[in-house]
Amino acid sequence: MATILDISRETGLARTTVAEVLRGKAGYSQTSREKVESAARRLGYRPNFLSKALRGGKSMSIGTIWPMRGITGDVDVSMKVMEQARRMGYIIFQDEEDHHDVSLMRRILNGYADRRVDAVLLWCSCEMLLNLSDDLKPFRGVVAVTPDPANAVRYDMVVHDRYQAIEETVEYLARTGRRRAAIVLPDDPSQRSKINYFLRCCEANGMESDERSVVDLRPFKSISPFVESCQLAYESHFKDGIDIDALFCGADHSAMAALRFFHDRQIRVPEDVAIIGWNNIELSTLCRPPLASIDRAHNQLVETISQMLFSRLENPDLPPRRQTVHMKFAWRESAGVSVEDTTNNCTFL
Amino acid sequence: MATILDISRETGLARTTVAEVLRGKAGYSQTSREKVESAARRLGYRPNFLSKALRGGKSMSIGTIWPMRGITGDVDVSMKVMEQARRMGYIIFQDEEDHHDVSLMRRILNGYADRRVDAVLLWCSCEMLLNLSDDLKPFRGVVAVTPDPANAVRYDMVVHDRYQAIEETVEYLARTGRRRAAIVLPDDPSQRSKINYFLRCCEANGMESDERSVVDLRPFKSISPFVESCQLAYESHFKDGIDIDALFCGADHSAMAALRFFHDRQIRVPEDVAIIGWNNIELSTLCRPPLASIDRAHNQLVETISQMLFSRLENPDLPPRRQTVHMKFAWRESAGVSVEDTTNNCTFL
DNA sequence: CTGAAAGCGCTAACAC
DNA sequence: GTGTTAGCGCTTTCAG
Repeated sequence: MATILDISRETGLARTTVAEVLRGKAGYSQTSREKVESAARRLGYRPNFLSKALRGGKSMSIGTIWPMRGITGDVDVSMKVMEQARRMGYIIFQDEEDHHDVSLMRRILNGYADRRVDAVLLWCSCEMLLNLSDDLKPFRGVVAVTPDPANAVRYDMVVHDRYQAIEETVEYLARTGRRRAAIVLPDDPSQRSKINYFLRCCEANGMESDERSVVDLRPFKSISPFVESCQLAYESHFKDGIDIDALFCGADHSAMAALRFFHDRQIRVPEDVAIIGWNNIELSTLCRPPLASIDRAHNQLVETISQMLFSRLENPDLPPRRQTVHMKFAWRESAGVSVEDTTNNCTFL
Repeated sequence: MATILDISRETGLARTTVAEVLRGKAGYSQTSREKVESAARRLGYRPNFLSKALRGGKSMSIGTIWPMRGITGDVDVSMKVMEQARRMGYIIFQDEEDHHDVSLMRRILNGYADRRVDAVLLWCSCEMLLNLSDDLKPFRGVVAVTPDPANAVRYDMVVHDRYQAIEETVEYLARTGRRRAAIVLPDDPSQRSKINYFLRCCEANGMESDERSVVDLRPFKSISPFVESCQLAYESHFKDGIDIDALFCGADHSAMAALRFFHDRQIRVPEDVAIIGWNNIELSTLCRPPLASIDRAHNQLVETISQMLFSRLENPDLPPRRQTVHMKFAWRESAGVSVEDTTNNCTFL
């Protein structure tokens, strides 16, 4: 590949001249400018990012740690940020982690540091973020997307809030006459705050809740694929009968498994049981009945992340910022009567 | 960040000694070795990949152009290759393209070349590959995954074959008494060979086929989200009645839209119409009835790609290789009687 | 506009 | 084992 030196030899101009013309510096004659540019084109000159970065400049690359394979559809967010990055001349290293394994997160971040990426974008809990603070030092910019807010964190943060959506959903269920709802999730520490919030909302809205209000996917998740583990969990949880009138599922996949489970047992949805999923995947419109869900507000999330990331890269000295993006209840028939039909008592729209 | 020079100063050993000890070269005393290692740990030394690569070594990075957001689920393949790469010390630049836009592909590849990636992995048609031959020159390794085989290509190639699966499926349909099948796809050039192959298989198996055997998604795809465009296409294509007994959909999403469409019109699946999707996504087991599909053999694809990619990186002088991975018909109830029940005449298992 | 020189971090060759 | 030297491609500075 051609270098600046090659162009310098080709044109007879000084190396410095060539370099500065190429970088668009003013003060050189039009003829030199043309000579340089035509030679660059002819030789197929492309600047070497490695040497620029080695000199202390930017590497024009960004590292991400992002859930790509999950059933949440968050891969769309990552890809849209990537497109944006490409437009700005950056290029993206992508990695994925279950954000529970600190040492693996650390290894990935070190790999990014070794390649001198300019910034990292990562999806992880605040707790994890604090554990990683040493490993995050090398980066000019750090943008973290987290499910929960936390004050101790000094990075740019986007809180992807789910609590408001839980509140909206439970209020809707109470308002439409449901008395007893259950939530479907693996009952592990990372989901516990979500579950607790759901239970508190139920209480606050005068609905029943007890230990049977959680359908725990954990025992089955390890032994089988996700939708199958849902079916096993429902069979086990409801083996003595269906004692609920609403089921709030932590994913559209588990909600679809629930639709199937209830259909096979002649339980009517939404008349007997309301079903609400999570993530609002495209297929939820095709369910019978169409599946209500929680929308992740991906467009807004992309917007917020991009704006934070690229402003940080332009100006590394900005103080840490924080913004919140709220997920939203997305009504469809599986939840019961439509939101519009309940407007007389509507508090959340 | 600490450099070799820092360690050299810290230990009083020569720069070369430090560098070679760190790279594990034999012939140095145990005491020097320990001094170097403890200093490296103490100072948090991490080698700078930029300077290594600048010297002509490997950058230990790989660029990919891969469909991440598609409904095929191919993101899983990319992520598994990425995990494998991480295990070998490589790190992955990820980008995505609709592989129709040559100039964009070119821009992405140039970006990779500017960062001196060691190899690229790309999903694209052979035709595109030939157009890109100049831009692929800078790379030590090129692994291309393509839907069609082509002889002119001199890169490592994995052909992700779909024709065998089409053959299996049409044979199965004929054997189970279907006389008239249609295929659902956008009828654009990139899909034309698939459609033609399907039509030829129908003929070869004594099934009817004509211009109405293609449900063209194209006119609707541009104006609405995918599943909605399917519904519009079905409404338009079948407005004068259902004249088929089998529907082969190019995606599980369009197949689910078909299930819904026929259900709403009291057409029974599979008794009146057999439905078969494509991609074998996890949710297909939850359909009513469970959706038959084409499995993309992702595990085998990952295996093949990884093996090719990493053997190429180890040995850039290997001759170009080619392997084929076949997609496979995955029977479920929506297709009709089970494959086992047709074994008396079974030619393809 | 030119030309020289230094440096980013690391590797490789060679004389001691 | 050590120390020196040169070079990967680019940027920056500074004297002409």
